[in-house]
Amino acid sequence: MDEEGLAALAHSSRQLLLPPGTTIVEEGEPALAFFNVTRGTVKLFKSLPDGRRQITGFADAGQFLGLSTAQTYSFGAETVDNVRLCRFMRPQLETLLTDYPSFERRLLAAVTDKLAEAQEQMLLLGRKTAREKVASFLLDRMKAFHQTANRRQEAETLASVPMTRVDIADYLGLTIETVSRTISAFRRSHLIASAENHRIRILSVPTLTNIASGQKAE
Amino acid sequence: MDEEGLAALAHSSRQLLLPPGTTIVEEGEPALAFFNVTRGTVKLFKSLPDGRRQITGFADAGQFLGLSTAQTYSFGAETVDNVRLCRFMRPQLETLLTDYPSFERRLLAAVTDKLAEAQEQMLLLGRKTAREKVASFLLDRMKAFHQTANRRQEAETLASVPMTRVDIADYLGLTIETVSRTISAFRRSHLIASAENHRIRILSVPTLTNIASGQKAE
DNA sequence: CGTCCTTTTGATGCTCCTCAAGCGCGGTGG
DNA sequence: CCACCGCGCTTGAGGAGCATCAAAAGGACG
Repeated sequence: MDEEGLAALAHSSRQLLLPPGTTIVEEGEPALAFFNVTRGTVKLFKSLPDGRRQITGFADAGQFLGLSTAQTYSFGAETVDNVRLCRFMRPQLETLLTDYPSFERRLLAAVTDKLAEAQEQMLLLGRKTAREKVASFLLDRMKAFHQTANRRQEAETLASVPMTRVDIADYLGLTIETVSRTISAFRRSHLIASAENHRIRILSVPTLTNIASGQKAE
Repeated sequence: MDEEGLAALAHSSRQLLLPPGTTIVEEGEPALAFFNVTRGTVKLFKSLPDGRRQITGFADAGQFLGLSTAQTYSFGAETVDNVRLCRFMRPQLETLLTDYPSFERRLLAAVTDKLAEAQEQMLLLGRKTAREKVASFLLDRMKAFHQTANRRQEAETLASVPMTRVDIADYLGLTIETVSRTISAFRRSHLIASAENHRIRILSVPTLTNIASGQKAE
């Protein structure tokens, strides 16, 4: 993207700093804005009338969220930790798309990637066991940390897990007790170890990878 | 989209007619083409090494499939019934996107819609009971039939279900036995009835809607 | 240092899966 | 023409995995 484009982008956006647990968009409300996360982690979710909730994804720094063709948001979004994000109002976004085709192309690529991610998550939710789900989750968090953090040697096998057990359970389609038990079992088997600051160190990436994909390797 | 655009579109595509059970794209193969379904139904899926399979969606007439930013397809696709589709090779697609911004915009909207659908399906897979899953599925198929078929009065409450029990089970994250039992239970409760030609008539849309969204109304 | 909230651990039960057998229907060949 | 076979669907019995209910332990904060 060219300099001019970036300038226009920055000009039409507004920065927000939000503490943990802040609602960014509410399911069913008019879809007036579009966001880009620049720091922290945001959770996206859908709910049933009786309160059951499914977290459909976590948006880490660099991710977009809030795109919608409908008049209203079909999902809710809330901050997990301290989050900084850029907000684009809808009309400005449309202008940007038209004026900067390269931006539109990048957006199309980003949404396509999100769709592939969603398909992977459907496989997890529909066909994996609790054990496989938690293993997949930890590896995903490790990869996300890779991309976001400065890539120091020691951080290679670290996973950032800023969300609570409730969030993890609602993301994996499990209960908090099952998540807790499974993580404990991994710890007892020395596959992972706790680290400071809501982080988990993965002691055996290959083994966890095998578990995540359903090979029954121990 | 203008006349010229449509002509270019038609020119750069090639029509294919495929019988049921034909592989359209294979998971992991180079992503060389992009498709538009013009008749019939296609299933998209992902698999685990041991053969467990999750169908991530069905593409009915009018839907796109095969978009990928990666070099290879991250999913497989196979025909459910007799399918007619248009194939666009990758380079031609890129040319089209650049030459016809309105086409790119439509594609962005289509992918965004697919993403919203995927999020809805994640809620189903992670948080709904077997009963709720099957009710949701039947209503979705009814809506899909609405959009595709000629809207005669009698077709209002008909659902088109061309796929087998195996496909339904792999779509809902259940086994074929559970799907079969649940459908039988709905039939016994006079919520649905079988119709000719792989169709199901929905006798009480409101009741099924309640079940699908988790209200325990009987 | 006490309170509150999150996490962990334990006991029990239910939903859905697994395994198994029977049914219906269309196609095939004697 | 109809018995036979194969395939998809249905139905049944039993069991496993994860949910539910309950309580204790750990951590963050004033």
